[in-house]
Amino acid sequence: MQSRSPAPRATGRPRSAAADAAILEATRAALVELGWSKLTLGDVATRAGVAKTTLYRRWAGKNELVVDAVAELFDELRLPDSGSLAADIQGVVLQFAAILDRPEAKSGLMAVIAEATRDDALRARIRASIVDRQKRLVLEGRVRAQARGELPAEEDPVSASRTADLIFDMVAGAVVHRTLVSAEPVTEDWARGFAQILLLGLTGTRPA
Amino acid sequence: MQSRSPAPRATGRPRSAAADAAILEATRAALVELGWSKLTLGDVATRAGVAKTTLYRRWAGKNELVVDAVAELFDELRLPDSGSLAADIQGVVLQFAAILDRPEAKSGLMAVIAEATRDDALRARIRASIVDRQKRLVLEGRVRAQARGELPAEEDPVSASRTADLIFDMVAGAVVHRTLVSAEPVTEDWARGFAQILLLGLTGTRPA
Amino acid sequence: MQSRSPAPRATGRPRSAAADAAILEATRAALVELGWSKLTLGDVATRAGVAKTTLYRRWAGKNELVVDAVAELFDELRLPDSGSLAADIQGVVLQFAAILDRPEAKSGLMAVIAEATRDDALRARIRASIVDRQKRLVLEGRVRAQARGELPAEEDPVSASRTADLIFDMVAGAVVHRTLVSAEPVTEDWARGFAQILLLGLTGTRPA
Amino acid sequence: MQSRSPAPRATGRPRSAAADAAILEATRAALVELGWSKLTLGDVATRAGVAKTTLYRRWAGKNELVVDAVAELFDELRLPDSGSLAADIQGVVLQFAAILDRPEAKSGLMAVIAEATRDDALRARIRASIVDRQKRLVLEGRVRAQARGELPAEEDPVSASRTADLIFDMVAGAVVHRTLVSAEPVTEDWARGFAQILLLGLTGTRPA
DNA sequence: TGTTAAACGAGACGGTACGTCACGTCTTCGC
DNA sequence: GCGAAGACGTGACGTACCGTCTCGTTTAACA
Repeated sequence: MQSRSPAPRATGRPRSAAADAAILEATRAALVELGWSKLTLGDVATRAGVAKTTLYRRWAGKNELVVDAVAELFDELRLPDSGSLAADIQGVVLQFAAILDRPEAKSGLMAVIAEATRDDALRARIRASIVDRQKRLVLEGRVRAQARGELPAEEDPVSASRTADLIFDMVAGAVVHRTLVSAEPVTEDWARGFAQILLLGLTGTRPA
Repeated sequence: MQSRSPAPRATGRPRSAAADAAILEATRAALVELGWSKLTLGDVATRAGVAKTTLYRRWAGKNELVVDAVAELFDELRLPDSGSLAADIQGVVLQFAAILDRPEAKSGLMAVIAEATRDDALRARIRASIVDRQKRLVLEGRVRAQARGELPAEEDPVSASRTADLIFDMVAGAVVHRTLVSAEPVTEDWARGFAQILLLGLTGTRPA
Repeated sequence: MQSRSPAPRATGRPRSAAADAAILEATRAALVELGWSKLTLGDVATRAGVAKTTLYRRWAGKNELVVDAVAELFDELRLPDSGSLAADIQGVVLQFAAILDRPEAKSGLMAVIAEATRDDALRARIRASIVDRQKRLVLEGRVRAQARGELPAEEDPVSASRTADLIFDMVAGAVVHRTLVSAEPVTEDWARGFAQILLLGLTGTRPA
Repeated sequence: MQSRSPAPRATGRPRSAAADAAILEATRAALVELGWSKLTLGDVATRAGVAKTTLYRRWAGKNELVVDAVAELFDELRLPDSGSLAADIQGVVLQFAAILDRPEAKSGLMAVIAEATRDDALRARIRASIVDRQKRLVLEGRVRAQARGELPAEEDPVSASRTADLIFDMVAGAVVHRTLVSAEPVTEDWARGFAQILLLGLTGTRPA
């Protein structure tokens, strides 16, 4: 999760584990209060009760720090077992929207994505820490739907993976766009409508 | 489009019209070379051959300036008349992806969206300058598809508008997510796959 | 302050002369409120109800303007005829101190003198407008004292002039230093003490 | 002499002592080349090989910095032991004039005095750093003259102090006025003439 | 149990950019 | 055709953070 420790130190005082947690927590608090652009590392250090040097020893800069601080937020996403694929999708969409609605996620996530457009290492870090981590939800959902007989078994694994990516982009993209760009709330109705279109688009079958 | 002139000045030397264009162009050039976070207003002013004060006289800050500079990029979007709704959607998706792939759009757009999460005035500016401006494409597309008989006539105008918004979020969201977050290219195949799912989701009819 | 004459002449330039006075008066007012370093020509122009261009047409800059504005203050100095040289000196010292105590004089005079250390034209302007103009007081005083028999007639005109200059430096210097550097008030006692020392130093005679 | 550190810091990196000296030296160099009004703190910092922030950490602004830079110049003043009070006065006057003739003194001293007319803290700083520091010369001179029998012993300490102040104003004032306002050189003749008048004025006795 | 080497807090350092202000010049238009 | 209004290029201001660099001080693992 955090900045690489190049070699597991043999001697000397070990790094404080508590400091890491305090810094990430302070980062989220600062994101809530100040937003990305006014967040300063000096301020985060002060909030965490830690010296600026300690912070720089562990993270390379603001971007890396915020990615780690935000990534933790998405780990609480769970695929609900609601009995039908449509309801499962709707459930995940609502959970995702709820997280995205928290100011520490909003403010930080889009900013690091923006930065990542010019920084390959940062983009890789985002994918590893956030995106790929949550793609599990799409895979789990498919397995479950296939078990229920809502989706046919995949034959070609390549095309299966490609479709999974497409679905992920569609789900995540729509929610992000609705929340951050259109700045409209993701209501139950909206989520149901979205899930219907997606499901019908995938199977040609209108859910019950 | 640009910073409002609160009163159409009657007296004094009028503002240089050329300066506005030069500044916006310089802003885009700086976005290409430096990206959002390293772009400085001083540098933009220098590139535009303009004093920093002139720039500040017209825009309140980096955010406002970049919104205006980026907004112009999206005005070249055109709804292609390809004969079928599926092809029209695919065409718009590809155009949109092509614009988003340009570094001046990538780098700037996401950053101002991130900033807008904490700044209502900025969000309003983005909606007015970019989002609502392009929503026309969805509306045109629907009218044309209805004329072709591909979509039924809408009866309830409220639900029609709601559906249009949903479609807009889905299209824009998926392309943005694919391009910026997943950082994968929007190929013709991808666009065709997306258009198929969307269309099937909307009509229950698989395109020819 | 500015000339709002109810029936202004339509022809000629009735305003030009008034503008000069208004500007100098505004300069003094600004010196009182803001002091030299915070005085701006834009502000003076506004106070005088005049455009900045008008001001620049008549004065080369802040220095020149302030010299003229301050010079007028010293023209009210008069050599009192108090019956004795000692009393005359004391009277002039007190008058001079009273003028120097006014904020528009204090703040402006020393500043232009400071500037003049690097600007020969400015120094010349100060000498012509202020210093040499007031040297008349020393000369008048000497003539009057000689008429009264308090001072012997001068024989060598060169040494006479040299002595006059020395006296002028001593009087003006002591008052300026007392007022501005030591920042102590020039009281009647102080002025009497000073006059006594000076007179005794010049004549070897203690005044009655 | 310099910006007081309110507490002798116990922790953190200590301030560079070399920086202080470099800054003051650079300030004097800049005064020589540019004069007060064109001296900028950014330029001083560059000359001193120091960041602007370092400079601002130690001095509140241009005024305070220049006071300290100039004050050091006057520390080299020494009361010569020439055998007679008249010669001692003449010697100090010449030394003082020599310092005042240096452009870094001229240009800076009068400017800060001008500023001090509107800034009590600055005036206090000037008095502490420059004026009171040099008043020692008057006191030393009197003690020595009394030892020689040239001046009577003082009885009333209050009037003694008042007289010392008056003498200081007269000496410093005359030299400053001669040098900066009249802009005439302080020659040996002038200094002798001045010392004679002063001494005669004080004692009623013409020096040998 | 004492040594020792890294981590720690504090904060000064050289930098860069900020957004503002005043400068002195230049248009433009109205009286 | 002068003068008010005000935009312009220029350049310094003083501030805020950056990321790095000393300092003197813990502190845990090792010897």
